[in-house]
Amino acid sequence: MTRRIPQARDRGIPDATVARLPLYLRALNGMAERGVATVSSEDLALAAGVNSAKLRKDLSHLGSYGTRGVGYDVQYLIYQISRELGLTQDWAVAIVGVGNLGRALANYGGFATRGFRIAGLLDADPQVVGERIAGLVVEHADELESVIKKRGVSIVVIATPATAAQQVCDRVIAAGVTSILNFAPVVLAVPDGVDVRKVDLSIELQILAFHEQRKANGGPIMAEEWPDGVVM
Amino acid sequence: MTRRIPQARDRGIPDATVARLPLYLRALNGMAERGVATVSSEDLALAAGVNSAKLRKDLSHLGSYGTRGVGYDVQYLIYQISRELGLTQDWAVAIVGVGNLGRALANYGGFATRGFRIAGLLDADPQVVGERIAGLVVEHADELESVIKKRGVSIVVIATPATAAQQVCDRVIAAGVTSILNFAPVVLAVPDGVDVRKVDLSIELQILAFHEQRKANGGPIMAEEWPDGVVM
DNA sequence: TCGACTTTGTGCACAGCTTCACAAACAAAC
DNA sequence: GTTTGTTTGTGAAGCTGTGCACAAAGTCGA
Repeated sequence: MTRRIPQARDRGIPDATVARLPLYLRALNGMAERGVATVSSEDLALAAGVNSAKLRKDLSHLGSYGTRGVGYDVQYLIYQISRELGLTQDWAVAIVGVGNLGRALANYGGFATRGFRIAGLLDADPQVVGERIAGLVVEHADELESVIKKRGVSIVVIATPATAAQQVCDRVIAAGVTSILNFAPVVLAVPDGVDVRKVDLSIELQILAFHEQRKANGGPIMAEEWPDGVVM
Repeated sequence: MTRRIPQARDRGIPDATVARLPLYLRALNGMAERGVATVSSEDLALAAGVNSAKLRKDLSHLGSYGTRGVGYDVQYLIYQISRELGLTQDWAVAIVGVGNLGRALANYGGFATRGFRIAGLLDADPQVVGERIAGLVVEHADELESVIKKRGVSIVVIATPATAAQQVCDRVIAAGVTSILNFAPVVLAVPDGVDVRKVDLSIELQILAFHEQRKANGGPIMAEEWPDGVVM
């Protein structure tokens, strides 16, 4: 039982800031590729699509890495943000569920590029097991625990059907994993100390539909409260 | 039927609330399938993974649809949330970019189920054009504007490589689309009035890595500020 | 009809995030 | 060294979202 003691050294970077750091990092990498040496908060904010004051406050949480009158050193800032995000080390990721989405994820180049290494592909379907995808052979879901332990997997991506997600979730947590990226359209129940991030295509579309409807109507129309024929 | 007119034109359901409505809707649909007739805010909140007070406040933005001492009528609430989100109408969606991700999206059942209809699949690669996926024939990206106009597409999903995303974005906006779901890892520049929602796998992983590192270290240790050999 | 019980809807305080505005810090030119 | 111009880092104000706690509003049994 490890009780988390709030560290004095814990600088407590706000969640909202953490969520934006990858954005800055991407913009900075683009600039580095184009040979840009230093960048002002104004320019970087523009590239990342945020307010420049917000950017400066975000970066100030990492430390005082800018130079007044000049801006930020691109390479230096890339290193600092990478270190803060933990990208200077290598993370072993396992993908559970090799359907259409799992395949897409396995083939997604963005993973490998920055500190994330796919260490395992698992599926319960015997027809899929043994298939070679993105250089890996798909293993049977029964191997889940052993794959996690033997290969030091610390992040698991769940891309299974909704019905299997909670069960997979329970198993990976029992195997010691505390970081999960969930693509299945269910709310996963997890104990304290486990981080779950959710990506839900259907929810994103529904949010867009809401705003689209607003734009079209200027708000929901008079709206009969309940359509004819529906029994309450 | 006495109908209380939604107050003052509902001029603002908070964004945070809108983002949660699809969650409630999903939980409610599950309950409806299991034959549940009414549900308390406590139970629904549990199923959706939120605080019950928050749930009640969220629902109160739609109107006063609960019954004190009883709870909410499941069917009625499903209808009200669906209407608010604009899911009682049919939305034509086009997917641009039929790579691994585009295919996964096209085959994703969750789209069709709830008001979203895939009205077009487009790609620039002649090898992919003509292929049949999820019952649709992939069309050439040149047809983008005509597909949007002829089929009344109002939501576009961009699943192209990063390099093509902005160009596609500009074209669909020029064609009148104002709702975009972007999977490409770039910040899209759009004029006011256009809604862009972004799904970024790499960013989600980086956020997980940050927390995972925190759990392992209790915060970044002493941290040499800059590794040896790196030139500033 | 009444009283006991349940559950909603919301006022309120607070916590966190965003944005403005500006002093402090630095570079460059002379 | 001094002045001029630029850009950071941050105090403060305002805004949004959260969660507690409770009165109001309803059900149900006697």
